[in-house]
Amino acid sequence: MSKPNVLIVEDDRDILQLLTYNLKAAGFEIATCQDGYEALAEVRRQLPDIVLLDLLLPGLDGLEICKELKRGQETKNTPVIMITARGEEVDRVVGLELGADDYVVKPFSPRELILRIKAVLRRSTPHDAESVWQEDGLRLEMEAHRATVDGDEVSLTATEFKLLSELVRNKGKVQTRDQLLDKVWGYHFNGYARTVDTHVRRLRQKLSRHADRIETIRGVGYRFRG
Amino acid sequence: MSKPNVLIVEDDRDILQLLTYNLKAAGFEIATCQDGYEALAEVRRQLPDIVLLDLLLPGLDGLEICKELKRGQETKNTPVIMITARGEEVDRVVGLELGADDYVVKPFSPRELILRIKAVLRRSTPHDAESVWQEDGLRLEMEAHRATVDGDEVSLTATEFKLLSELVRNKGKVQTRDQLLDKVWGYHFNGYARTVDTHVRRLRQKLSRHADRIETIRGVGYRFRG
DNA sequence: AGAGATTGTCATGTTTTTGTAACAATTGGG
DNA sequence: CCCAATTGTTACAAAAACATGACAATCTCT
Repeated sequence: MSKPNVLIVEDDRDILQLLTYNLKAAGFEIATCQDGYEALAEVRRQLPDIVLLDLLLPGLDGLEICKELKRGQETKNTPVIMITARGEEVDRVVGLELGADDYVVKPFSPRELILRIKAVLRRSTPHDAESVWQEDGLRLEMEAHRATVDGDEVSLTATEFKLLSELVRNKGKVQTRDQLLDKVWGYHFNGYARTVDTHVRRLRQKLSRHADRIETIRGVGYRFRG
Repeated sequence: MSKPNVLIVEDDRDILQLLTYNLKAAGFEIATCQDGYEALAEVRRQLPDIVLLDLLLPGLDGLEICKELKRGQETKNTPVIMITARGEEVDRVVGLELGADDYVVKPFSPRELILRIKAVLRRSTPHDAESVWQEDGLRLEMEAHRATVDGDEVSLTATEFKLLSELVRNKGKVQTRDQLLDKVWGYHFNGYARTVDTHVRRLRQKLSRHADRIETIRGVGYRFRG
């Protein structure tokens, strides 16, 4: 990715200007908007690489926008960084119930923000490889978010798809449950490592004939057969 | 790595206690200190696997410690996670000029911290030097966690794989049973040294033609023939 | 609001792994 | 050659790791 497109949604003109200036200097392509409803439309139109979203906005607020984005097929994988003021309910934002990938608290330094943007982009851009992967009757279309087995579509849930992608992407390598949790569920997931097992099981079930391509490496983790 | 050693440098006793409790529960080995100068000495003495560093400290502050650590030959690769309060100059911390690998902002949830620690550890743990080792028909693929003999995969259990890796890594050198127990089973294993024998036997069995490459040095231990 | 889908957790059952013990075989020194 | 120490073999029970099915909570879409 040469110049990542960043959409900034922020109603405070000063902050907006500050951000625009600094992010441009840091090598990002910037688009802005100052209103919640407008924001949704803009994201869908531009499909930016990342969205900076103020929590408090005229029109729809950041939470709603975020939820809405994560709901849409096209925009669900667009990473979002929330901008919150001190004392706002950070917990809910971060909980990932809302799907935000990270957040910063005002007042923040541009530098910190830039680092976070880069980090989020790094994490969420394994989509660099082939957007379509295929092998022996199993096919993954990353962008379409679709999987087919011998031509027949299998409907995977969002989590299942991510998990399978992650396994496939590291085809032939074992990944521990913790690693998978990090990559698929994200940092803010506070749960049980065995959750991975359950999802692997569901995946195998749906993959039918290819079930055994997800190999269990006892005492270590899972590996996609290469 | 069985139990990663974490050194916590934090002057607030409450936070220190909270961290100690939670990290121990998460399976880390914990050491603590509450003063900047002391911290430097402790890191150099213990060479922990990771350091949690409060930004504001009596004595040297976190930034200075971090810089100093990154300067030292022995400590330059020790990952550091900064603990900062909101509103502190986070940018300078993360700027990586200082070498911190990540940071958390108070108040943070122990769970998130643990996940970050694990992520940093994973990133900074060099993947076992050579990730593929091969010699005369015997092949070890570390990342895939796979072993093959003359092209045929032999299924090793997690312990067997670790043991073989350890032997191969120190190819040509004898290792006592105790040494092997430490490295493969971990320090906290309190069992019988003869356990190693059994595993060596199982390994030999599975290695078939290469069985005798694991040599018994009577009265001392085992050695992988080089 | 409500049906259906999704997701994380848990309890249970099954298989694999692992440590140990008992015994056999081997080794090396005297 | 014999003995004692050490190691190899085998078998087994306990523990660990995993698969599976069920369930409740939550989310989604109508």
